[in-house]
Amino acid sequence: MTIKELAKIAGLNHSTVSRSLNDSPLISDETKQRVLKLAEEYNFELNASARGMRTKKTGTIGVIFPVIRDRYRDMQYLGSLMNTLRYTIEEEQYDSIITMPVNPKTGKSNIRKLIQQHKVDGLLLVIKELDKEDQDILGESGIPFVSLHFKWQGGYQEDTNYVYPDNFRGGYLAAECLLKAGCRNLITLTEPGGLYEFEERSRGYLAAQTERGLTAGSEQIFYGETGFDFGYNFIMEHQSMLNSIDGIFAQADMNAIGVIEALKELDIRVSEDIAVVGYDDIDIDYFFKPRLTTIHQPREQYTEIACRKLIEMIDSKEQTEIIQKVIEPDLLIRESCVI
Amino acid sequence: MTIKELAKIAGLNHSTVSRSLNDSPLISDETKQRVLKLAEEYNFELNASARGMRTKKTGTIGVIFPVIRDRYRDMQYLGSLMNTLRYTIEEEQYDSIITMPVNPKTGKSNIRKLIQQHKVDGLLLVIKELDKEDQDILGESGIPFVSLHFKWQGGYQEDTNYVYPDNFRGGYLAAECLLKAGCRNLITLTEPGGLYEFEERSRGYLAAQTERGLTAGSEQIFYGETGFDFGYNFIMEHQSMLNSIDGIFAQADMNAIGVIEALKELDIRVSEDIAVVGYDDIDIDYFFKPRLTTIHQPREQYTEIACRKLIEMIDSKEQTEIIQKVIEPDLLIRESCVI
DNA sequence: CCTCTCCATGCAAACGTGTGCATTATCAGT
DNA sequence: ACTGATAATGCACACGTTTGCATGGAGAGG
Repeated sequence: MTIKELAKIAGLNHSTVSRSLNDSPLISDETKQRVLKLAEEYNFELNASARGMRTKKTGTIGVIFPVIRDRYRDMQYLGSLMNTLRYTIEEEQYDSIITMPVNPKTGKSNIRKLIQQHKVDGLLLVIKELDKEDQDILGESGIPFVSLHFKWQGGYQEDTNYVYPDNFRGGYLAAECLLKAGCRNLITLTEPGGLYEFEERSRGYLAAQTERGLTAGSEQIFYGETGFDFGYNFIMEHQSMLNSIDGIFAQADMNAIGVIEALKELDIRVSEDIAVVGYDDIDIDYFFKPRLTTIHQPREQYTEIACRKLIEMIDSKEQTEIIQKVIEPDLLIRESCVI
Repeated sequence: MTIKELAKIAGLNHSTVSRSLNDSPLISDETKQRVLKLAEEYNFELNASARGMRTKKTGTIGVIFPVIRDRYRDMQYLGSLMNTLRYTIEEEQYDSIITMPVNPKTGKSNIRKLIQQHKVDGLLLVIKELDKEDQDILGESGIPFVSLHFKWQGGYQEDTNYVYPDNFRGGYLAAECLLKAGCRNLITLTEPGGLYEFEERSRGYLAAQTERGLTAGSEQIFYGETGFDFGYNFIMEHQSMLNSIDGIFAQADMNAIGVIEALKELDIRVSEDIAVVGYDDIDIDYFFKPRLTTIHQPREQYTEIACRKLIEMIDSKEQTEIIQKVIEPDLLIRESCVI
């Protein structure tokens, strides 16, 4: 059923029906109501393709999301982030196409595809980095987009909207918590590869110590994949070190849980002998004991901010105010490190 | 950039360009190559809306997914199911719009919306049940769809394609494993509400016992929300019962993990004193000890089958063979119940 | 009663593709 | 050289909307 058929039923021209459905002020309330009622009755919906061709609007938002690897923090943390995003977008009456930066089979950029095919009205970028090519396409196309969660690495584009958490502050809070709990010999477990997210956490972690007059340096930082295994294996393989430390900042909860499980197996008291602070506040923390003290990633805040901003950009024709926010994370004191 | 502009650059009519891009046999290889090269050079992509209007094809697949509740099995199991689906669809060069059956804000059917607005070429349904209204729309529209994971409840439509796991068999395997491990007094923890999925597991669980001449009945079945808490609390609140049972079939891994954690706290030896078998085989099983013996949901198989089938239906113009499969799950013997 | 406004509706073009049909070019067979 | 077949390309319309403009009708003011 098309708008013309509906118009025939209503005894109106299809343009009048179109305007009615789009709540145009040109149409009298009376006919507007009549059209809406008929549309309801016949279960009529406007064809999205035709609409999109005319209006250049698709009613869908593209979400570029990293590939989620099982067994790492990704599934737990990014999975919940993705759900939050989906629900927020749904609430705003948009559909979402969630995809990864590059199609694994063709090796082609999904960002480019979504933009050039005009499949989406805007993009939410949840990615660590962005090719030069993709940056160019974003810039040239002028499509609205907001970067969230990861620090925006887009280079030259200064008017980009982004919102991400303050990882320095998170690292600082974690170390501070350990210090306040009485720890004096800290180590941290983090991800290698110079990832901004983790480097910042380490910087904050060091800063909290030096600020208090403690010596702190790279010899306290250990690198591995931020999953359960690295945490568990690290403890098992560094048992001789455990006498000389009293606090561990594991820069991902998944990691911290592995650490704690290993400590438990070695009959080392978590919190009393060695305090542990994690990062992320993932749901499954709930299942492990002692309950993990951790840094809560303010995901509700930045997904909310990013979605609303993107939709504002899509809806308003003029340039909107640029938002570039860095959100403070919170310390959640539970059982693995108590002040 | 439109196809006409590209045609002008190529010195051709836009129809020739169109045919070239769609690899029509009408066009000589020479010009075809030339056009493809130009398209590459100018980063040209066909406009999806215009294309969709003409061809009635959108290149995107709709996935109707239940709302994922945190802290229950949903996040773990359905989350990984969703990822598997996304990747399979991506491999086939389709985009996916993942959404829930009903928009929580408007209360309107998303199935209807996606179909009537012609936003998708086909649907993957991962839902327990389907309104009469949605059933009608699926039937009338003739849109290709495949139901997966949940038993198809669509009522009258007998030619529906579906694929779901054999829950009876899963329940049977779980109980059989407990019995083979020497258990004679079993209970099961399951979800209330007469959900087919769980009822079948209970039926299989009972059948495995009666087949071996054991008396088994509803007094062995306990109901609660299949999360960690129900498992944990159930054990804590039924300590007096624990002497008289030696095997527990928890019908969701999340649930089984709660049970095991409680048993550990009560210093009851898992496997030796009370054996535990779960259901799902979720990723986080890996983090808990003793390692959980469980039923593996054959998700890789049925997502693969469902996706390929749906795309076959979308691509072929004629009626395709109907598939209605029930997939056998596997028993994974780990540590919480060993034969 | 006539003209001028204003309000509501109709008309027709346009968006970017795909495709049936017409047209032109090429080539083989006589 | 002419005809006919075949291959390659161009032309024009259609898909279902939205929207600028034209049109018609009602009411107000003179």
